[in-house]
Amino acid sequence: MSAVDCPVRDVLDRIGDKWSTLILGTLAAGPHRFSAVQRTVPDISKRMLTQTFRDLERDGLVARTVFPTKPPSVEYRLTPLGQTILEPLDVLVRWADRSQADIEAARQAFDTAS
Amino acid sequence: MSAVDCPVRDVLDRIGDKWSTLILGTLAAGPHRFSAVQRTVPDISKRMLTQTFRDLERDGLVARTVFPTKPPSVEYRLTPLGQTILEPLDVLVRWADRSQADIEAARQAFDTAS
DNA sequence: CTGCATCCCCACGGATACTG
DNA sequence: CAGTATCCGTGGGGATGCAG
Repeated sequence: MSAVDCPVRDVLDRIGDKWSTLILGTLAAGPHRFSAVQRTVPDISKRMLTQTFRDLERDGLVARTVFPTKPPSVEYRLTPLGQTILEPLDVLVRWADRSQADIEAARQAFDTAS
Repeated sequence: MSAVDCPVRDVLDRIGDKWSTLILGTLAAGPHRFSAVQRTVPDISKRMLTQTFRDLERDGLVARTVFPTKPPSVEYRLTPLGQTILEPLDVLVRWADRSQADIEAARQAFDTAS
């Protein structure tokens, strides 16, 4: 399809997926270990956490560091590139907060009208 | 789950879905008829176009006007609220464009390293 | 503690055909 | 032209168990 090679599509897919933004938001506060993120985002499964981390790492937004302790621990943190996405994300979040009431009102109007 | 009542989640889901942003982008240039949007976004099916329009309308981002011509024609246009989402969207698009090369490089590095 | 593999279900979305 | 209804395949993602 025509959108396959669109760079915006990649970003939208990542932003829009269920967990990426929550993880990025968590890491925005500083580096976290695997299990720390899992505690902060309680509903995510190990499987999806691993997979989302890998996607974020592959895109260069998150860096992964293994500490050869026993048992091993792994730390994830935002890369410089990852830091830069926080601002566009924040713009979106602020829009959502600002528009929340309007959207809710529109929905109720739409639902009662139908 | 804990994120169900999060207003940001609603927005992210809409932004992240396959067609909404393309439609919003089309309507940003002005009102369009159903088939006009379908021509601009070639890969979308009638089914998904209708459904996405309804979602956008329900959230108050898009307004739908039926002209009782024969055969009937329907026009879609951004609402004032819909206009306001263009800017956050644009911030995201500009980030995507700016970071495209970095992301691509990170992916290639990641893929060859594995 | 971290992460991979397997199984499995169900919602998303495409194709097609039909109505006003 | 615009929208609806039905069918159906694919894959996202949850649960669980095993490995390093």
